[in-house]
Amino acid sequence: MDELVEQTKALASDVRLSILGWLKEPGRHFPDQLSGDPEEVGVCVSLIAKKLGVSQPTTSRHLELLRRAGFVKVRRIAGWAFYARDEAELKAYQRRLHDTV
Amino acid sequence: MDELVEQTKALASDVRLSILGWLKEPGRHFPDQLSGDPEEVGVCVSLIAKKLGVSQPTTSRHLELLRRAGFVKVRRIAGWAFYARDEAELKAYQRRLHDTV
DNA sequence: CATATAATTAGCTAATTTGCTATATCGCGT
DNA sequence: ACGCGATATAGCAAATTAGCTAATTATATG
Repeated sequence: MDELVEQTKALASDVRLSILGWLKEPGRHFPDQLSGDPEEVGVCVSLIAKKLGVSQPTTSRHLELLRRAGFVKVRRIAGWAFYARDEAELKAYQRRLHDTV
Repeated sequence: MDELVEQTKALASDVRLSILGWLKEPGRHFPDQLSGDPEEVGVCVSLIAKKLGVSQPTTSRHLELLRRAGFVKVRRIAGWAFYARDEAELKAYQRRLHDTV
């Protein structure tokens, strides 16, 4: 149950819901990523920060929260950190939420 | 989206998840309610407070939060306030969450 | 090796949340 | 009208969260 609360907290934020929404179609929402195909590797922090309109460190913390909750995974290449959804975990969460509440 | 965040915040609490869980089987979890059948009218605040182990005012606030989120409805009879799940709204929320995240 | 770029971590402030106690309010019975 | 029981509201303190800037780490490049 504790884990479920932590995951729910991770979703209880407009900023983080936006991020997860955008990452459903990374190519559409981040077409100007030069360092790699968003659909393939994920989206880097700076682009998400820019789209959110908040600072890059703040964005980094939101992403870390989502990662600890299991909803996104990171792939580090060179200096970049590319974030992508973890669809399996998102599904698992919704199933567990459905069973609990 | 804003409404979705508010509802998610309402769920992001161990106390409130416990309440919603108990209210799935009110008769089982609150068998000693004298003032009315839990399955019929809902569960009164004091019994929930006692089971939670927090004060009555604190419980009242959690319930008000859940009510504003739409997840429970109140039925006031005499001096009591009986709380019960709003299954339709809970379903609707999960559907909307599924569509968004 | 120095610089530049990307991200994270630290450290701070302001706002929100959660608990409590004390104080209303509301309906019923005497 | 008065008092009693059940809730709700007010007001306060502690903890958590979200934002920022500044500093650190890591990697590539001149």
